[in-house]
Formats: sequence, C-alpha cells, structure tokens
Amino acid sequence: MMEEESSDAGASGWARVCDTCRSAACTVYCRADSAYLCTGCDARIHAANRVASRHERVWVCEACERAPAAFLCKADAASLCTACDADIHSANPLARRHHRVPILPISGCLYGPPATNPSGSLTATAAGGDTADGFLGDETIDEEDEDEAASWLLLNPVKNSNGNNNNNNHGNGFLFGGDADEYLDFAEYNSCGDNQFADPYNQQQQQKQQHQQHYVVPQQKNYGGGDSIVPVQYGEGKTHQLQQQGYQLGLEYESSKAAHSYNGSTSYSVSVSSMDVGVVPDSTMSDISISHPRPPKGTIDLFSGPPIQMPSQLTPMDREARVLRYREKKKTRKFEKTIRYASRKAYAETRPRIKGRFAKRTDVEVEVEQMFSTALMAETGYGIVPSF
DNA sequence: CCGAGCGAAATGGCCACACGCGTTA
DNA sequence: AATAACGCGTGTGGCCATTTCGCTC
Repeated sequence: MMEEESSDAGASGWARVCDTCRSAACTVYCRADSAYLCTGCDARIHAANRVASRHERVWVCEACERAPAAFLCKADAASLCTACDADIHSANPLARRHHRVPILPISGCLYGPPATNPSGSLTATAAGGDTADGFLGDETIDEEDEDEAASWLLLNPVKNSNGNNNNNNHGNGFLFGGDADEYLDFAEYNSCGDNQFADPYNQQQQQKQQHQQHYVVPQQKNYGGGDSIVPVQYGEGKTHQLQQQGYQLGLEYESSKAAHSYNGSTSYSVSVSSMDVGVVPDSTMSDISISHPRPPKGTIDLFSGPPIQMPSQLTPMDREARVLRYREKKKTRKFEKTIRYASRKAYAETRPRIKGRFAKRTDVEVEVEQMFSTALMAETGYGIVPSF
C-alpha cells in the first residue's frame, strides 16, 4: 500500500529536493531553519554544534515527499503529512481504522553514532517508525528484547506495575507503569508479519542487519515447556524480515509512548493492521458478545474450537478471567516458526532433496553413512557389530 | 520398572497455485 | 467512463523421506 505511493512519488520526480545541496531528495524538515534537508545535509548541519543539534525536525511525508509529516500511521508504518493522511485513510473503511499518532519532532544527531546519554534515547527514538537510519545502537535493541522478555513473565502486568516495575525499566528511562499491558499488546503486534514496508531505508536496514547478526537475540521464551526446543535462528528470508519489522515497530512504540506522555492523554489504542482484523484487541474484548466472525487465515482464533455463545451479562470476575485468558493466549501467540526438536531440524537439513522435497537416500549414501558410523565406533573404542 | 513395537508428529526447501494490483485494449 | 484481459509480484500451502517422540503392551 504505502510502498507503492512512496515509490511512485520518488520515481515520478516529484520529491522535494534538499534546500541545501539541491541534489538529493529531502528526508527531514527543520522547523528552526524552515528548510527541507536530505540525510547528508541534515547530518552535516545539525551535527555542527549543540545549538544546531537541538533543532527540531520532522520526517518528510513518505507519500508525497513534499511536506512535513504530521502523523505516523502505525498500520502502514509510514509518516504522512496532513493531506496524504486524509487521502489515504479516507480511501476505505479498513484504512480508516489505521491508528495514527502525531509525529513528534526529532532533535539531536540522527545519523551519527548512538547517543551516549541513556536518557536521550527517548528523544532519539521519538523519530517515529521510519527510524531506518540506524541511529539506534545494540544496547537499545537488547534492552527492548529484555523488556519484552520480562513483560512475557507478567501474568497481570497492570497489577504488577507497581511492585515489579524494576523488571521493566532496566534503567533506560523506559517507564511502563500501568502501560505495561499496552506494551504487551504492542509486543504482540510486533510479531505480526503483515506490515510489509519495503522502503529503501528498510532494505538498507535489512542489509545492515545481515552483517550485524548480533542484533538478533535468540528467543529465550518458553515455547511450551519442551526440553528439546531450540531458539529460532533469524538468518535470512521471511523470518529475518519479521524480526526487522518487529524492530521497527518497536521503535514506533517508543515514539507513541513518548507521545502518550507528551500529550498527557490516557487513551492509547493498539493499531489494527489488515492482518489483525481477526484478532480481537483488548479494547474491544469486553464488547464481544455474540458475533465472532471467522478470522482469516494466519490469525489465531481467540476462542478456538466450536463457537461459544458468550453470555450477554458477564460478571466482573468472569470478564477479568476472560481478559486474563485472552492475554495469556496473546502472550503465547507466536507468528514465527518455532523449532520444537533440534534433532529433527538437523536431520532435515542434512537430508537429500529433489526440488525441495525430501528424497530417498540411495544405497550408496546409506552405505557411506554406515561406514562412517562404523569408523566412528572404532575410533571411540566400541566393539564393531556386523549389521549384515 | 524396563524394553520392544508401532503410529503419529515433525522437519526444510521448492514449486504450483491463488490473489491483488496495475496497465492496456 | 466502464469493463475485461493480461502481466507481474507476492504470499501460502502441499509435497516428499526419514527420524524421533510418545504411547501401549
């Protein structure tokens, strides 16, 4: 959806050029200078001195590339100006449901090394979802993963928000408080693989991540108690893309959290992407009465099994229990493929294939394998038992 | 409690197919 | 302007053989 508009705008030559170099397409708008700047010029100008680095900038609309972005659409993971936001999100009912938050101004050096001041991370990450310029360091990634892992341990994050807040803070100025549940929701949302956002920045980031595998933290969550479960290795392909998207949306979350505290508003709703239509968000959980449309493929049915006639009158206890059950399910919901048995994976990888399908081992291969195992037994000193 | 036997589950890469979207007639 | 046909790109499920797991006896 968005990549088409973005690419169209870029390919058609309508993108506004940098006011400084007049050659590259602008990426940010500096309010203090009233100037549209490209990545290079922005880095050069605003890294020159401390005063310049405090200039508040906003991303340029990814759709028209001609106006400062005013809203961040979480479903599309795109920064949009007022006009484009109105155009795009009035197109159809689904688009109207996209959750958008006001764009927060960016300050500091965006393209240099990560800020050494931990408290400054919030300012830097407030750049919005398209923070694909990679100004986030490894620490931020690790902390996010730690936060997420910690959040998974909370049975009732709201109740635990007072006593066990230390689990979530990790000293990064990333206070959850009563919003831990919202973070849970968003962590789940991060796992959604629907947010295809293949802009050049994203691709660049993917390439960068391919060279920086340490960004990928092995999943150490409990997948169900099996002792043979191995973490999924994010190497290449779709799974890697999922991780990348999660990384990106995680930044959005920080951005939205900043907006949350900035505006002093207590309302915060989880955005619903096109894939999440079948997943009932928390905010609507209590409103579920009778109708429960069949979710599309790829979504987890909240009430798996035969259709359940929900009572129209739920006691507070029942409702809380259902909400808890729902959250528990959400917490265990995984969109990534999980490997339950490492041994099977190892065998599958070494198995001969024909056009991707498993092929029968030839007699030669079987003999070689037997010889190998026999030699191995001889080396280890075990007795040789004829197998014929 | 232990071992044998058996059925089911699980594993990854490729390909065919479906679907959506844009373009053209 | 509306419609159908076509092409292209993307996503998804099925298939395959073999090993391992889990249950029963």
